Amino acid sequence: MKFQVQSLIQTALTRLVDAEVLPAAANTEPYLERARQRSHGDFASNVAMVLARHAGMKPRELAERIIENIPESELIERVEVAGPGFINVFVSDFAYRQELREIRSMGARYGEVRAENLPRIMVEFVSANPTGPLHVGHGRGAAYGDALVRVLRKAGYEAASEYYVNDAGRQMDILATSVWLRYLELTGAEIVFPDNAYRGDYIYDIAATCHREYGERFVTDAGELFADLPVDAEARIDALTARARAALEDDYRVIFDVTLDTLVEDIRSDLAQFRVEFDTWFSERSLVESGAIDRAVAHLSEAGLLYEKDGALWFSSTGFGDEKDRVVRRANGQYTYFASDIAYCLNKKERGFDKLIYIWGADHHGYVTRTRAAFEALGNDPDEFIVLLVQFAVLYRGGEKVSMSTRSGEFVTLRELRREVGDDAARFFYALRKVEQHMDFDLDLAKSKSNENPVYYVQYAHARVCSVFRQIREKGIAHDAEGADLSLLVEAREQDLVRDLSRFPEVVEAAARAYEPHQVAYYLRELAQAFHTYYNAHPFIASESALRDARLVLIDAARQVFANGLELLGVSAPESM
RNA sequence: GCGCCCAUAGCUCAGCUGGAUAGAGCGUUGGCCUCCGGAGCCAAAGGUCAGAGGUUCGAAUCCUCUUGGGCGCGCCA
Repeated sequence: MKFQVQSLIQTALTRLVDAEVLPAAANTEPYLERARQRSHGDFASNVAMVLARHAGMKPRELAERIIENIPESELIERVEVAGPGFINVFVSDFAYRQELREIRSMGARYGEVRAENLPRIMVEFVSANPTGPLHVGHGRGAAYGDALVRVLRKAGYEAASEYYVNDAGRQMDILATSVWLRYLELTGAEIVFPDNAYRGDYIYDIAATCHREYGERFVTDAGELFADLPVDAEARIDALTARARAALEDDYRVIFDVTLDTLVEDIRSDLAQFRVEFDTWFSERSLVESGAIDRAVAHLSEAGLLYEKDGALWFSSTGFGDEKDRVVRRANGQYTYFASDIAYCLNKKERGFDKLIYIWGADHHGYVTRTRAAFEALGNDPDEFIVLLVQFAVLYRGGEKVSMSTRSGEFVTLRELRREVGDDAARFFYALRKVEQHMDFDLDLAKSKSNENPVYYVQYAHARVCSVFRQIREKGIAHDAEGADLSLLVEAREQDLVRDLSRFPEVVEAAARAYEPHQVAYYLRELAQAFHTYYNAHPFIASESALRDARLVLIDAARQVFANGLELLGVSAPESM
């Protein structure tokens, strides 16, 4: 509805440009917002105040000229100039009735925004190292990223979701070695398990799987394995992984892959149950093995952006605003993690994505500048490289901060959070905060099945409508939705509800543009309030048949919008609770 | 020391390219079912938008500085 009004005002601007009242530059999409107060109409535009200076006119005067040039439309009741030069638009009842019909006919598709020439977007998120289960911080990134992808798609963007699997590098080697050492313990070997190896229970589980599937195949002489190891802990673990490789030869890859597959599958199923699904799981190892890193480095080299110093290969990122240059290949000949990032970036562009969105934990913010520098150095527009940082979530239970230490025994994993508060509550709570805001996650509140919990407030609204329709069916009451006379919806609370319903496409569009799915959550809460208020004030079933038909169309439209909105957040819309 | 994020009601947070009288939930206080689900509704109280300057018709919003909190500054991943 807003978009239609917007285009009417735009037509007026075009006419004024043609009449040379306004400069050609003024012929843009006018800014239009929902009026905050009813007395200001339905929509308000500040376009006259913005353009007044360019036109050499007073704002109110220009506003009058714009209004004169707005085409006749049955959508508009009247248009007024107000205050310092606002253009206030009063939408006709006809327009609102038409919107209700629109919701009914579009169904699950209502809220979709038709848009053209939008960029293809790659949204990469979570991408946690597959070295263990996801924790609640990853959960926030997952809930946010998934909701963002859903919102972008609803708004007409072609958005792809991807999980970058860090399956190459030192940490994975340490992980595979950790599994092997536990496996050796299972086969009776006496070993000293290093402190800086992975010690989680899941390592035992994977080791047991290896033992079950492969028997004694990976057994080696432990005494030889631990002989003459370096004293330094980091050097020792690296020496162990090197010896594991040497001792196991081709079998090293078998253990490595069993470990990797097990952990990735664990993460995948955890996320899928959380209703977070990815289009693709992209392997870092595939970048290494396909030579993509060499290619990316060659790219930068040809551009003259690499140099050697102290035996290492450096990228001169300072030329792109970074505080210092970064190493891409160490003196020992190995590429850094950053080199993979550069290659990955290049790979995404080669797959045809115009815009790259990265969702990272706030602790990674130091990597933004250098990675954007690489993106730009590869010949791209830095504005197409977007990093959205997710701030930390702090859990509270009983008013006390929950320790996030892995050893404390307090729950830290996403799976535990999901089990404790439920997927719907967890997703809604995550969605209720904009990502750059630090988050206090109140477990007691999320768990409470009471009026304190905003999830139920919205879901309850949906369930209530479903319940009304169940009653209709049970009582055999006839309901003619198609023939309903919607002009009977004259109550103030009915009109408030219709107005809120008609905002849904605008909310989707705004949420997508700002990468802020939390706007959907707040909208749904406001809509639920309008619905509950209406529900309490007027009867549906008990009213006479013509009015009943109209009111049932209204609440059924509300049901549809609740369902569509909750879908965007990955929260279920129950028919009963 | 340098850099990024944040600061709005007692608490947790919204506030839409800067816009008209700054909003909501929880909590507090007082009300509402002979009726469709009380996980509901209505109402009241509650604010120097951290502080100080600046930009302009207009600032919670943009800029500068200060204060306070979170995080980051490896040839780690």
